[in-house]
Amino acid sequence: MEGRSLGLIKGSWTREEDALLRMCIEKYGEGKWHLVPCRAGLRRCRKSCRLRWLNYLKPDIKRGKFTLDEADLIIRLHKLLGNRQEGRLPGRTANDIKNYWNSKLSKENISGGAEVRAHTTVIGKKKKIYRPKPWRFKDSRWLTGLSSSTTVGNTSGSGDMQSQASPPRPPPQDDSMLWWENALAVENEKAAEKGKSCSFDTSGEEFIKSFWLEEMESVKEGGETSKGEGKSTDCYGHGLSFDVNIWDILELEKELIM
DNA sequence: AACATACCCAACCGCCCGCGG
DNA sequence: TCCGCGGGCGGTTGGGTATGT
Repeated sequence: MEGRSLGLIKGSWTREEDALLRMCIEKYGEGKWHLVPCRAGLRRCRKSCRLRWLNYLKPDIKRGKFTLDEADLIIRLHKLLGNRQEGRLPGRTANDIKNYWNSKLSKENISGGAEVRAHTTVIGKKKKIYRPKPWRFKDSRWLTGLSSSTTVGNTSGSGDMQSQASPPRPPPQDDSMLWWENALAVENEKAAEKGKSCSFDTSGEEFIKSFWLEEMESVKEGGETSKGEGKSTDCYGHGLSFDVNIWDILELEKELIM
């Protein structure tokens, strides 16, 4: 065990150590963690340096409490992907998500859509937001349309989504659309701040549609991709960040439809 | 006010995986 | 093909803080 090597410091990091590590990463970049302690003049093991950087010092890390949107996303991704979803929320570290999941969400015994659907919660002082239902594609045209080449335009990033032919719209099932509207509004705002032209219809339809279409396209492009090694795709261009396995989703949605 | 309990979160540990020699 | 090494992940721990009694 590296941590048991003589002379290595364990425990909380000091500001001085943080500064040394930050300077080192800025100078040499991430990676080569075995060299970092030496380069930075730290008496820490490589793993400790890496964790400190990834979980705390990295510039784009979002700190503070998880929003309801984030919590809901975690639940949904966890249902779809299990623990693999960790680290896939923008700005949140795998450790953050893991801690959050272990300390909060797992205790709620969230095991199925029913619980999620039934769950209501409070944002801010009094406002109630209903958590969304798992997305169901009961209208088969959603699935068949997605898998065919019809109605599919270039959906990447800055999409002129509104002008494209739409698959049939699943009827709103409850106030969950509010949730999507909020989430998408926030993400569009972020994209705007970054100077991106990324913009989605706040109904969520366009976002989800493009997400699915891109997934299907990427699977098609992948060609030989077998189910076992399903293709994962990051959708950072959409503001929201997912790393999903299309086969997992298809399986899950199939179960929901049954 | 003091104590107990619950909760949060940074950090560590052990293991696994992928890659290169 | 095997082996060693580095990177990464999941589980767990422990200290600090918040909340309840």
